[in-house]
Amino acid sequence: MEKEKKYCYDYPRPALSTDCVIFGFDGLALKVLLIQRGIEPYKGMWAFPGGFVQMNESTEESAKRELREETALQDVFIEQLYTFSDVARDPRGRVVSVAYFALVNLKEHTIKAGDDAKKAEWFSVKNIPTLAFDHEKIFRMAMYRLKGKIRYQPVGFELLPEKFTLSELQYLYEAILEIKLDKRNFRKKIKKMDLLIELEEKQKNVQHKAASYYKFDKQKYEALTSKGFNFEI
Amino acid sequence: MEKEKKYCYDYPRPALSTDCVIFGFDGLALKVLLIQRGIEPYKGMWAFPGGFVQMNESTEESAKRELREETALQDVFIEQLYTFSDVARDPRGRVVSVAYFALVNLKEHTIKAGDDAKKAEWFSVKNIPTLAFDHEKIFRMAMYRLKGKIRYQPVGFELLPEKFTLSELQYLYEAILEIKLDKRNFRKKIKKMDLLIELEEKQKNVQHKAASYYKFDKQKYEALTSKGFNFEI
DNA sequence: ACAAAAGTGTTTGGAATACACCCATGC
DNA sequence: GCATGGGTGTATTCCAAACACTTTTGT
Repeated sequence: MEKEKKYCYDYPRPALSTDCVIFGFDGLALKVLLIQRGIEPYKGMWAFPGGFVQMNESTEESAKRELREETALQDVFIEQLYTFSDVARDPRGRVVSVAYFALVNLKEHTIKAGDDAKKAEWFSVKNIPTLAFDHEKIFRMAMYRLKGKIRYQPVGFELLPEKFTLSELQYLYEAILEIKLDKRNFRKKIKKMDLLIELEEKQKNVQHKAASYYKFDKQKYEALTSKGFNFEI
Repeated sequence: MEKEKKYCYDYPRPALSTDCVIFGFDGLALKVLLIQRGIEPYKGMWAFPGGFVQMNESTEESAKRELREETALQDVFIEQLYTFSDVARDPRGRVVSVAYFALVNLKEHTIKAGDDAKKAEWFSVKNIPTLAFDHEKIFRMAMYRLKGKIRYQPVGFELLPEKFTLSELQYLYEAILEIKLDKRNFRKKIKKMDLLIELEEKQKNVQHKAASYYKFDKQKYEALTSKGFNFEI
């Protein structure tokens, strides 16, 4: 027997969902979190975590809820990416999706165990499987945005652990921008930003000269965030 | 008797609308098009043109439809701005709005005559009335985006007539960026972009040395648009 | 001693900025 | 002839890019 449809309107309405491109960095590669779909359509294929927007939450709250459900992380960087609304983007019917992208620190936190039906996995951005719906388009746009963003806003820190070496920071930039950077020039520019604090602590048990750890000056960062930045890599 | 509500769903859905921030330039001031609301809520107040998204159109098509209905312009620059989804942004109920911004050439085209109920008017961005809904927020974001955009993409041409003088172009940049620019440096940079074609024609009946008209090299522009730019004012 | 990454300066070219005067035109 | 905006060049400063060797550490 068919379930009763209880929510009725004078005019038809598209369904509204959010999808979340969650970027993480493990020290070597830039990754995104994908969910394997357990049901049709696109059963078995990978997609970004997402879901329908509830009536008592904004789309940003909806995206944060998805993020929490998939990663158990809170207080992460999240930003609206784009709204995808092609009439035929979802075979189930008209679904408009507001995509967000998030930056999380992959080393210090771990994702929730994949619950029964759906499997979650981090994929290197260099090696993404075929994605469900129009998620390839979402992915391309997210990569493009992240590349643009990191050039003039120090969002890299959102992806790194509390303390990190300058080389780790450089690897991150190289992974995002997909280019090789010059070590000396990179350090010069990072130092000029004046957002790093050098720690006493150094690497241990490494087979080479131990690198200093740095942390990131949250105070200065937040002072800048409110105004808008002006720095470039 | 209450009208029958014909469109029913298993779960509640927000209504989905688009709003369009239409920028124009009249040679002196940067303007936006506002509509005076004829009905409650916010009756009599000004707001950006907008409306509900239909089931057979994307949000971009919806925004273009609004634009056509208000300005009778086609083929104008339009870009998605942001999706506004605060739960309480519309007193009538849950309405999520995808905002777009458009750049039109105000001198060569005129807006449609205001039909019966609603009055449309261009307002200088320096002198905007109190706006309905959360449209002040939309406006601030649109201004911010336009300022950022014009620094590295030559979108200024979208706002100018076919032929224009270099001073007109400079006034436009100054109106958008809300700063004064140095004439010689501005011209140097514009020339370096190599997107302008100097015309034979000069100004007439001006009480000073006649300025050359320029037009804008659409071919080169489109070649660049496909790749992404790299120029700054 | 050697392998492996850390750390460090200088030079060069190009772009951004600051700045002032003569020119053509209409009245 | 004068008021008005059009049009032009140079000097300086700053930033970006290119580039190679010494240091420290563990094995």
